[in-house]
Amino acid sequence: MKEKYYITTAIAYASRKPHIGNTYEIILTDAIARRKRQEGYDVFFLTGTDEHGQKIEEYAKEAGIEPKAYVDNVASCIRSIWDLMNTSYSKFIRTTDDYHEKAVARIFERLYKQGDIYKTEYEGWYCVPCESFVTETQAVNGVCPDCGRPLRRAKEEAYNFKMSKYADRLMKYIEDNPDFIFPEARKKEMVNNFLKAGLQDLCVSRTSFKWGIPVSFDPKHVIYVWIDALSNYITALGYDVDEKGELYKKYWPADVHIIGKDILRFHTIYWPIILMALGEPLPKKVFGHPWLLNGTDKISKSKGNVIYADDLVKLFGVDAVRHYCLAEMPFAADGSISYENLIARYNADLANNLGNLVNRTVAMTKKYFDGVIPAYDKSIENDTDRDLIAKCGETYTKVQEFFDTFHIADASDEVFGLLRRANKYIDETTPWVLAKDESQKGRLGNVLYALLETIRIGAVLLFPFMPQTSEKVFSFLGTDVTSLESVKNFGGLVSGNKVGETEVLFDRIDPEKMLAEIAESMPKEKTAAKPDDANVNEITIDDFKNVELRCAEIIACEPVPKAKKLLKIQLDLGYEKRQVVSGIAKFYKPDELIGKKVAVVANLKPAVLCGVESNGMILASGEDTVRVVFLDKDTPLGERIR
RNA sequence: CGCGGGGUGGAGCAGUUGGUAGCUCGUCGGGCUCAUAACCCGGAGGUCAGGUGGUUCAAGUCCCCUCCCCGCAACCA
Repeated sequence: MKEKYYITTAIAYASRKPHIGNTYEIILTDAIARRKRQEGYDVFFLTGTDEHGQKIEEYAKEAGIEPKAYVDNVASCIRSIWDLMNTSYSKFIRTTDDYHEKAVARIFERLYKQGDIYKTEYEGWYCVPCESFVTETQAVNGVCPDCGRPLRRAKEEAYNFKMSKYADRLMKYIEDNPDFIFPEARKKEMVNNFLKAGLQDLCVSRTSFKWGIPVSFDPKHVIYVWIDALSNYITALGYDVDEKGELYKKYWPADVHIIGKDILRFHTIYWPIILMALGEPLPKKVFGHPWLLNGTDKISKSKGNVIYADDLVKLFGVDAVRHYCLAEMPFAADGSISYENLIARYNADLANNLGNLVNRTVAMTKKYFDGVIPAYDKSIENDTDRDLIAKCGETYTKVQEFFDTFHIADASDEVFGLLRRANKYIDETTPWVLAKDESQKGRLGNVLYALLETIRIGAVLLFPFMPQTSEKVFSFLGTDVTSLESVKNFGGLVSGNKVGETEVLFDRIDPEKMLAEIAESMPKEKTAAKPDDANVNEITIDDFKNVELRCAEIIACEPVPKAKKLLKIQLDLGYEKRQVVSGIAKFYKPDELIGKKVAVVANLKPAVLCGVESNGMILASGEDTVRVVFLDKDTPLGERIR
């Protein structure tokens, strides 16, 4: 009986087409899943989509369609990219799947009945037309930040989960299972920032939107994302409160959840606690992988630097994209993607090292042995042969170690190191010289056998990374000996068989030519993308007049202690002086601001930030890079800006 | 003093329990011709962020201080 292995990705949020950074996760998980299958595990590999929530509700509204129609669309787009990337998931779950919704509703019900979820009231500022609560700090002037209409005090019912009740047990679990949160540094973040600080109860329902799974006994509430989305890992296996499906009995607990580092908190704190409350075992490991960035920037639509997997596939092919993602990503630090690097890696690893090695070796086999795989004569084996063979064994071992510790890029590197060694072996043994001397036929046979076998070993080890490429290599070699087991020891390739037809595995790319083509095909992104994020409503001139903007001069400025982003700024409005706090410390030094004139929102409700009072707001633009709106130096102090 | 991770030849990274600094790419020179202008060899290039700090026979590797970067958290009004 095979040992089971249950591996999952996070479910992708079905709001937009996923970019290459999102796609990285499924590729990574697929590589691990494929490897585990090679190792003989009975693997269940789950992925899917998270399809509820306010954002999706809004996007659907914008698109003028029902949320379900919207997510059907996006989910199929996501799935088609997963398929395009040749990922071997066992099941694709959607949180709108009927069985999932039912199971989640019952999970909620059960947690409520046993007292882990309790009803509470939330009081705050509420905007009736927008049907939404506004945080205390957003409630500027008692006016809704979205629509500008007056807010009123309101109470909202909500369901909270008693997280604190399980904190000690979770702490103990983390201590008893040092590998649970991975990598190590992430564990410290979770423990120090949340567990040691004391867990807050978590709000697990919403009434502010409808697109979700209703609370069965209180249908004006919708189950919020945590319980809904996280439960996918068990509902996909047929878990339900009263009856656990066969798959569940077989595969749960998960051996590993592969997730982005950004959602580690939900998977290492809330999810285990939910499971504890349900009386179910916890996952064995949660691996928070780093991000794939575009250059040094996070990939995002608003930055206009989005790269999609399918576009890359058109240029480079599926396996080249897989290889890049897997080989380029460091274990813990963020990796980056660029066309330049992708081309460089493609040429170096795939075309020059792997592709050319396969090509030249098979070509020689055809030329010198009529395509028949020669026998390996151990009696004339020399040190050069032994060295290569030793390298094969070493590679096998190291790849295993690297996979066991999730160092996937290192595992990949290891195999390419073997291929490099094989290329060198050709130079060392000079088969074209041996071929000229009939008495060296035996040596030549050994050399070619050793090369073909090394290539086979490499292809087997590369299978989790580049399945299609490996299959091609197997067919070039005319071999069906492709198990991981067959590669443990040198010599699995059967002599006497004929090699197959070959083709160029990876065409060399001319970097300049391709980069020029890419630049050509790029839409002229110089013009800003049309904003699609804001809930921008039309306002009247009177609405605008509610905002009192005035010219002020910065007369003093200093950093706020203990705050990284805040500057404490003294302003002169002409008719009065006042202090504001602004989150621009990262972009401006205090000295360079003094004497500058800025636009200030003068009638903003005071707030306290990091213990410092702020009476107004300086206008600035930008999200990741903030630019203050400076006024002309001749603008009179205190002048109203319209 | 919130918690944590880093700063290593042009780029991206390794450097385990301290013992003459490695890998891939790039670059320069050479070799070979089986092969996809590829492959192989060699050279140049690093005071391992700084403290002309401490421990040691010996420190990139341990300790202390400073500077800078990055995560998480907290305030981007």
